[in-house]
Amino acid sequence: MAKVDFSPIADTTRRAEIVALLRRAILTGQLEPGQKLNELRISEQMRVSRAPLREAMRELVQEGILTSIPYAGTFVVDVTAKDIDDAYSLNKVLDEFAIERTWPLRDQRFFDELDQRHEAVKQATRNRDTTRQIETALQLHGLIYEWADNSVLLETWQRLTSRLQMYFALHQQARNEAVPAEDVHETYVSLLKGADMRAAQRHAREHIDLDFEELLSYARGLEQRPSKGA
Amino acid sequence: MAKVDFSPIADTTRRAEIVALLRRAILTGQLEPGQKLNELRISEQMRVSRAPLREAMRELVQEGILTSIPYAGTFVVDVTAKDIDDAYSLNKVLDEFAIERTWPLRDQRFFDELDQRHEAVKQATRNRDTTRQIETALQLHGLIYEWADNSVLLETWQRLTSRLQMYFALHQQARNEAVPAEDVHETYVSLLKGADMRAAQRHAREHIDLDFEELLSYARGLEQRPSKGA
DNA sequence: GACAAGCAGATTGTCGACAATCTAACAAGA
DNA sequence: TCTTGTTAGATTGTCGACAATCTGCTTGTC
Repeated sequence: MAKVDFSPIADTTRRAEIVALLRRAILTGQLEPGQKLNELRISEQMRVSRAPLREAMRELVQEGILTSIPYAGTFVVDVTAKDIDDAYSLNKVLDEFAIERTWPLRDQRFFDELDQRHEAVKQATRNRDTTRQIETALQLHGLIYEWADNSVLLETWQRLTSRLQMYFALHQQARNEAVPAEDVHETYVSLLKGADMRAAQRHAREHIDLDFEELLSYARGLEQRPSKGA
Repeated sequence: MAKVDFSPIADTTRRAEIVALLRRAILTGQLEPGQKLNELRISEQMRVSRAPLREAMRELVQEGILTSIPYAGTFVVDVTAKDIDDAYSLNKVLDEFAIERTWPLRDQRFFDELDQRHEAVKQATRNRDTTRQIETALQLHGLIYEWADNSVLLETWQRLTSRLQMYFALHQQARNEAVPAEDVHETYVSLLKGADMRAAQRHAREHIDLDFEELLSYARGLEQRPSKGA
């Protein structure tokens, strides 16, 4: 018998595809915070009935990127400065934990994957593809979570990530300028390859603070304005 | 005008009630891990159509206590020893963080609420109501999360709690014996009232370890047997 | 002019029926 | 005997229509 590793085939239900479409639209900022999602309109655009659409929306509500008010509608979550602050402060704690757990499990495959994801970020940066850059940067950062061998931790981080990605996308969209050309992840990657775990943890915490300050000031600006409706 | 604090009225949709019913059935162990949920049967029992039931199930899937396989069915999540281990190790980290954040925010209202929840646990213990005891103990523990003023942290903990409650319920059900009559929370409460934050963090960590060891050995026992189907 | 009542219109929540898919049992052939 | 093809039954996924609810406007009254 041939030794082939078959991966599970794709979940091919309309619901799953709708979830993916909506999530992407939200995380890239195509759907703005506070915006209402009209079920009839969306279902007609996607050429599906409202049943699978509504089920998909329920999932995204639970995922924390939509919010629902009975008989009023389902909306993209509003982004407050406090939300960002909360997410980031928790992220610091989780980062430390993830690095601690991943540390003894690092092997050649880990380093290879690390380089690969780092390369993906650099390529997106070269191509000036900001959306993809955010995506790849978060994937690079997510490796320590995937490697930590703790399913609950990973799940928690993925939920956090959704929001962070949304925040970053909004930020990028708002300032509407080219992303930093220099590679800010260089040190992070090399520290993860090194021998000093504390140093890696410290850097993760400080590196995060950098982007964070900028993001926060942006969010504080949003605070003043009313959120945009449908 | 009278100064009354009106709380928001109940979300009166079938879906919300179904979610509550199902969640309770799962967390109290009435629905066993691995068991399949037959949509038609449940919808007939509840006298609702499958639409709101399915939407409710989608929410619980995302909440992490159900799992769904397209065209095959929706099942109560299986409990593995590793899951429990993962949840607990993350819980320790979160506890430390929550205590740190709550610490400077403690006030009279906090202490009152602490006593009140502590009292609820003691009463449930006196009444030999194991289900209620688990519920109240987790609510007592949850106070530091509610007080930490970090919505993302609170949300994360609530997700974790669902599982923990499920694990504890299974455990209680399995050993089918009276719960410890002595009050293990006494020290925890007094430490939270005290002045030594580190001591409170340390105790939270160690107190958790106690129950944990027992729970883990129970879960390891489950590991061997196949999960029960519908 | 201010305000309450009532009436469309639009939107969400729910229902019952149909289509797509899976499972298990059985038959046919190598 | 083992494998493969077929079929019937059950269950999940999806659809279109109806009911319940909300929102904004209009109307009438003071």
